[in-house]
Amino acid sequence: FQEYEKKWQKYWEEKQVFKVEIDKSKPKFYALDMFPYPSGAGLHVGHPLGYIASDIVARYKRIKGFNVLHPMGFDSFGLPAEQYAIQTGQHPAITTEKNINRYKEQLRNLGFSFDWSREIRTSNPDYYRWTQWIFLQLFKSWYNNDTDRAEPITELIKRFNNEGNININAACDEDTPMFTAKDWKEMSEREQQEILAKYRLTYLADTMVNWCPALGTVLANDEVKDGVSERGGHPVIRKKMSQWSMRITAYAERLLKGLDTLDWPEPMKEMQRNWIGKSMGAELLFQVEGLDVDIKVFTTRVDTTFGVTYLALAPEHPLVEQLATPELKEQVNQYVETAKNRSERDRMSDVKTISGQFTGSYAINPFNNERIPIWIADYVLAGYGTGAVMAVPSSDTRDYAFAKHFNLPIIPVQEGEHTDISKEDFDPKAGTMINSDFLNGLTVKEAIQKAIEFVEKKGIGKGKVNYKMRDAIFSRQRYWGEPIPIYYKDGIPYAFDEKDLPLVLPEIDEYKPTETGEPPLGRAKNFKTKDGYPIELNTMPGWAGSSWYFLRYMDPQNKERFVSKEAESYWNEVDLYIGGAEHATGHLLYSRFWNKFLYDIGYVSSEEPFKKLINQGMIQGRSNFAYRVTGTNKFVSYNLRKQYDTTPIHVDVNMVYNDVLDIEAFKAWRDDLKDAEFILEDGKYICGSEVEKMSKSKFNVVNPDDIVEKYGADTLRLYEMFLGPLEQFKPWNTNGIEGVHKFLKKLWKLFHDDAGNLNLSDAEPSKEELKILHKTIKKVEEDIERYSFNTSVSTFMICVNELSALKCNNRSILTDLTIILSPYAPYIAEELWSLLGHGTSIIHASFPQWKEEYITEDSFEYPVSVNGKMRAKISLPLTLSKEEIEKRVLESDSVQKWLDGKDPKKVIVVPNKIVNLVV
RNA sequence: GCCGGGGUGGUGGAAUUGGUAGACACGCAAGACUUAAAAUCUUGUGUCCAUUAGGACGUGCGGGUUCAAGUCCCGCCCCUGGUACCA
Repeated sequence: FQEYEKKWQKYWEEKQVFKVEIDKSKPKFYALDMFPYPSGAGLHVGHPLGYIASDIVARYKRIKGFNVLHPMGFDSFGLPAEQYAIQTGQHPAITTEKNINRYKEQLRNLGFSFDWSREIRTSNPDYYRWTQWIFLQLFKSWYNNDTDRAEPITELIKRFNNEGNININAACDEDTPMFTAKDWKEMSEREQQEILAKYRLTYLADTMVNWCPALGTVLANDEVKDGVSERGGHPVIRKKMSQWSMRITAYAERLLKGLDTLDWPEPMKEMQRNWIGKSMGAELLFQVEGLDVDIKVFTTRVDTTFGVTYLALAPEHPLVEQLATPELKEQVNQYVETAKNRSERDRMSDVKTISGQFTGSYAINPFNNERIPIWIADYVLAGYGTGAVMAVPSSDTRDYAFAKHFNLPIIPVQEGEHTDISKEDFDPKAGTMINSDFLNGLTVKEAIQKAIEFVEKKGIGKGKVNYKMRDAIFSRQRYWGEPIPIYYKDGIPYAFDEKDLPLVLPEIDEYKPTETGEPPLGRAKNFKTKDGYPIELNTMPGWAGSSWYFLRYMDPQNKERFVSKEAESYWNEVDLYIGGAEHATGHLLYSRFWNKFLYDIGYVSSEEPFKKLINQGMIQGRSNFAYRVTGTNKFVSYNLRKQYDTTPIHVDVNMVYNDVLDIEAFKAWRDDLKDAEFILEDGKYICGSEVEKMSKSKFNVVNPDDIVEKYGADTLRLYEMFLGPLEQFKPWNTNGIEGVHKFLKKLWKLFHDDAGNLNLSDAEPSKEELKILHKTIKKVEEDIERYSFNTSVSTFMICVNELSALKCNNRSILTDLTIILSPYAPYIAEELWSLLGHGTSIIHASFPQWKEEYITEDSFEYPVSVNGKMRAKISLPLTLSKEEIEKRVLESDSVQKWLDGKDPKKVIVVPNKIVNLVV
């Protein structure tokens, strides 16, 4: 394999074998992998898993006559390169280039059929010019809820001029004021731009952001996990900053609905649904006693309004100050301060402590005019709903706990299942209403309906849909990202002219933020437009470039458009997308958003970008341990370790084979182990093992290059598929690799003599050989079509075992076999194919059709069970009717023996499957 | 807590529609070839009883439906992924 892998790599490259062009005579297939971020560590055996699967599908589809787009590229803007640059002063572009080259070399060694002529890099100006272009389109668009799509902002301005915004139903900021055409015309330029910002799909606004001091940048919600940054695990605090945002919330409903049309794993769809977090409810106004203000609350349980015993406001709520009565002002201020200073993380990790503060003010329950106290409580979140809740302790566990803690009244409004507040499983979502005047006796569902009608009729609120999802923060205070094509005139942001793109990332001498706290781009000299206006210093987040790259692959060199109409309409959407599940609420959601937007403005023809998605599972590391007897330099073998007091130490997995330690290598590993002594079992040192994440520090990283060197790329590819279902998380374990390696050798030997010369028979293939071949074709085809790669490899092994038992070396069998093999083990398949005397390296022959006539026999062996127990096997012709089968089975001696002279009460015959007798 | 996914030999896993559970591979054991080893080949390998023939048990636990359950239903246990004071 060392020899012919090299040979074919060279051949494929020289002949550009996998280069693909639009070909309308063939159906298209777009097989895409999530492109990697080129990190300094290179690929480990886990990375190629998904690429192998998509490559198998790509090759299979080619053989089936599809024109296959199977590209690869690099998500080359990112944090690690920048952090490395800050430390070393080396330009991130240099590190990135170096890493990409290493990645490409490793990918090349694995024999993927990527069309490298379509390679893209997000950090390349020819690419990010179009990322900037899309940004500008978003800036120049607003979302019209009436037509349910994005429209040009120029249309909106026209309407403002004609009628103001009174009849406009748009996705816009909550605090957008109403104005007439006259008002609009009288506004200053600045005022108009501020209004437009409330409508634009990307806009500059003061927003509460997740600020990560250690990284010196803001993070999107999906980049924060448990109050710390996903990358690096640094603490994150909430801070108000002027930031660019993407109005993804405008698309919330469509992003949710679109999920139903997708062939994605259910958990993945569920994660996006949860993230979007749609809830239906109502907004309700509570008048404050003695003040001319209303408190707006959002509730999903408007039916329980008769049970409201207090209102609770988030500490950040704007009305807090106004509501605090003079006597309580000090306590209120103190409470608000403490709550604000508590980091998000504390607030989350400490959900059991109940805290709150009475404001001294009261509100009026609009349903029954009862007077209810207004509290401030940190269990109410400023960022969700209206930042205020109506508390119904009898129907909500949190309100209940709060009311108990502060001795507030509790009014039951439901009876039935789970409504008993003294019980542990208290969580009333069912039952009938009580103590609720006109709602009494209704079910929860009916009561909600009626209560909303009541609220709307009385004008004290309205039914409302609420989403958990927030707009996406789009500014990053970093160097190594796409510059935002915006300049400022009198502090007002304006879009770049599209003709001036790309706005190229300027050179700077250091990559840190400036002393004055400006983003790194603040260091750039003359970072101004040609008219001398200052340019935005923030850059785009990591997900910008990856949100549309699948479109650029269709037409990567186009200078006029991000993708030509022709290429876009031919390749359309991604037919198969393979990648990790960790992108559920990040990349996959943003890509769907941008694609829908581009669809709205007429640049792409499918609303959803990824028709079919598969999440490959992570390949974990399998760490090995040696057991040092505490205080000595003696190591005791795994099964004897209990007899000693030991400390396990990580052992480099490359020194361990089938859990047996290579003692010499171990001694040579580190200086302090030179004189190590060993307590062996059966003459061997057995290591312990544990499954952990693959990482350098755990000495469990397996480099694909090593495997390729020892066994070849074909073996590695087959083995990764053989390891188990693609979607599953599984530890890497080299133990079984010999099995697939042996299979390839066996196949090779089938058609070669001992001297290594091709040894083929040109005789007509026997019926038996054909049967094996076509059985394999049928099964392998079915398996690939349902993406079950592990079972299809097994099918292959059975095929070779059977052919080998027949000593089959038939040329025509080999030809067909090679075609089936090529998706899995491309090198060996191409080598065999060329040995057969076929000149080309792509196997153009179509996947041979399996034939029914080869797979059937003239008889079938029926398993026969009596009272559910298998008792006999009877061979019968296939052509028999149900009745005849029944008759022949009953007559047979072996069945008579089990029936013991009795007649069966019931006979069940399933043709081609089974016969069951009930006595 | 809530929402997903899962639990099958010594191990990774197979069983596609309710129809012979354990395919395929690893490991292990025995044998052939060899002076020997490696490689290769052959045979065996769920557990228990039995010399054999054969039998009993067996897919996390307890029930149920069915002629027939790894698969369907009810109630638990455990592992795992996501998510969370989301009103």
